[in-house]
Amino acid sequence: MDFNALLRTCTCARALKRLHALLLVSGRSGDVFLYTKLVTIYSLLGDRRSSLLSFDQITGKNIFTWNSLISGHTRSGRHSEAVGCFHRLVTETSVRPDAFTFPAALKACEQPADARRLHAWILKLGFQWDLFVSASLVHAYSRSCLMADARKVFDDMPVRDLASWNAMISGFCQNGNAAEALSVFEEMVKRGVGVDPVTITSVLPVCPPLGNLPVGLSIHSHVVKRGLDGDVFVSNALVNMYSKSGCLGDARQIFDAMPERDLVSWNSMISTYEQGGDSNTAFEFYHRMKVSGIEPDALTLVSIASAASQIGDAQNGRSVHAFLLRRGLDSARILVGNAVVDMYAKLNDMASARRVFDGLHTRDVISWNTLITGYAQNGSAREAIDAFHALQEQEVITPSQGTLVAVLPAYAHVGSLQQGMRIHGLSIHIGLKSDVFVSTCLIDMYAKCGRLGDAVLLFREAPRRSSIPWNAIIAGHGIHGHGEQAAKLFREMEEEGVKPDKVTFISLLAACSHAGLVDQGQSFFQSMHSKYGIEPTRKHYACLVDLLSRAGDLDAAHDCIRSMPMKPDASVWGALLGACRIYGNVELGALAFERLSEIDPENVGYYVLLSNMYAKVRKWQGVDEVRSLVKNRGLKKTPGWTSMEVGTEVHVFFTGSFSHPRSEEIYKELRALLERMKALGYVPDHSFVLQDVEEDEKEHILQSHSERLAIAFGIINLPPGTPISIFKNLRVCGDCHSATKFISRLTEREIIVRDSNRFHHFKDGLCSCGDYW
DNA sequence: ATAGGGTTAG
Repeated sequence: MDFNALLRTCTCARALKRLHALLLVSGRSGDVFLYTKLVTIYSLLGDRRSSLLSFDQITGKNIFTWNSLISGHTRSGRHSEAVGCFHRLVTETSVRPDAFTFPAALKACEQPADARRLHAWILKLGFQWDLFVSASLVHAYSRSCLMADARKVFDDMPVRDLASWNAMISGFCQNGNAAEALSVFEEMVKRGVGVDPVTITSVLPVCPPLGNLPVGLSIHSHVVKRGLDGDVFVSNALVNMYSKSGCLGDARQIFDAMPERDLVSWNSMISTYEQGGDSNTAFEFYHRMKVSGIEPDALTLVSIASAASQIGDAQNGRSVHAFLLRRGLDSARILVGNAVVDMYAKLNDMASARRVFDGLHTRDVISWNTLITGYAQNGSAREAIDAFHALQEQEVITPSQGTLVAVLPAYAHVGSLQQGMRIHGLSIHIGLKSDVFVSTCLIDMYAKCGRLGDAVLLFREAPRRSSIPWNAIIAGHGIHGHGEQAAKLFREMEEEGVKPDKVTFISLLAACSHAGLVDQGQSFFQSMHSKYGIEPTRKHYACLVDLLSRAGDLDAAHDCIRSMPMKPDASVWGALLGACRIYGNVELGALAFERLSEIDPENVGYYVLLSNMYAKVRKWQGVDEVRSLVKNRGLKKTPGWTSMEVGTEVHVFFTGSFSHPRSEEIYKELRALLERMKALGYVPDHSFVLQDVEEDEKEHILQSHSERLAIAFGIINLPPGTPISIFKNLRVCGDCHSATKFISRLTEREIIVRDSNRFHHFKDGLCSCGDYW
């Protein structure tokens, strides 16, 4: 029987197994020639066990046998096994490696030490003059980031083929040394070595990170000149080069001109559109891809998941998830699981995000960062912090830049200075303190935790070439009411040649608004478009409306809303309603509320504002109506709470609660304070109580507001003269605001209250906001 | 009978 011919026809595992069984009984069991072929075919079919079994059955293994085994391991990604086999071969047998052995073993090298050890064997056995062996060595070194060694081997080669040159280029690329990669390419062209599709696909990806479009264009013309543009790999690389350089049109043109397209071509276009924020076109390409008969892979679905979350398309999102589960792609790659977690988080469905996260077989640092960011961006700072703590218990995973950027805003949000400082320490420890994003989050955290001075110090040390840290420090001055400082920083930013962006103007306008700098704010708003070419968004209009209306010019604010080129959203009407409450403008307030209840009917905050507005002008009927509206619609007032950090502990106080262990003393202190405050002229303002209760009950509610409990706790807990720093989850109550002024005078303490909007520094009976809030 | 270099990524 001609087993050799039969083996050649075996393309499926079952046929091969039958033949293998036949071999066992045919008297040719263990035949070197036939069984070596078995090793190869089993390994090609992915059957590691049978491949190893055949290998063991061979009597008199020769170098062909070993080469088959080593390359089989390598091909299947079992790199350390391949390297191990090589060592067994050279140390435990008398079989001599040949020129085929080294390329296969070198391909499996993952550690720098592996490459060096193999290099030593190559020298010992005299294979350094073999072209294939040296070229593989160049590549092994460059993959291990040992570019000096790679270069040395490369320079010593008497003859170099294209593959060696290509290996040098891709080595430099993978080590992030784009400039070197390019210079190797230029040398190739200069020396007339010639280029092939592999050269092009290796060198093109370095152009976008270098910002060097001209080189990209010249490579493109090279491609056309040499007629390489028919190669799918080359076209794909061109598409990516153009799309990453921001030339979407050119990318599209290349794609459209491609005679045939593969999975990568489609994936590239889909991810390009998705990253460019054009989710609809991404979906369109996804459908065209399926129509053209190409099956999506994990990467496709990563882009599609992200596209679905961008357009808030929960239905498509869920169907992407279902598709992934059906195809069994979720366990294949962490990448996909992370993308699905991210997708649900962006669709504001943290319960599903958590379920997918919990179900992941393995989690990497990105999985955790995605979860933490999801919680933080859905306003669940506590859960974000808990998730971060859970991550820290996983000793195998080291926090990354993304982790710090995810958790710092959560600490900033709850005003946890001590914990934030711990992260500052961690950032230094893991060498990320001069990362732009990390420093910006630290600046933001210090500012929001009341340490504007420290925020400024950090800002002065941070890299300041991009607008990002500037935006944070400007916003920081804004929430502390230092509008003039914010404007000064903006001018400094301009002088340093840093281009402001959309966020810069939001920070700046908010700062002007908090400080009552109406004229400056308006002129910044004007210059935003005329001088910087930035189109104002709804958020910018919201800031402007806030600025005008807070200053008392409610009509101008209303005109501003009417002049908006887009439909005003809740933040715009909310700003107006807030001001109507301050000035008691019932008509305009009712109008704003009407719009708000169309846009965001579930948000109780607006009902509270409306009720307070009626109370302000003593329209008790209005107050009653709002109260029953809240009741009828089944809405619950967001519970108010205030937190205070003492050392590493965080104390949380809820309005009217006795849950704190020192409640008795706290209420006693508050009663004593109230008498002394009244003697100084404090009159409780019951209009801030929304509940429908008797007058004396209203007084009791006011006196047990969470901010007061926290302040009283500070008074009895902290040594006299120490400032008291607290954080309130909602806006500070108006009556508490005036009470705090009295308390600061009576106790001769600085009291710093951060609320959901800004800072209030109380001192000697006055507040830094000048009651302008 | 056995071999080296390539494109997409949160």
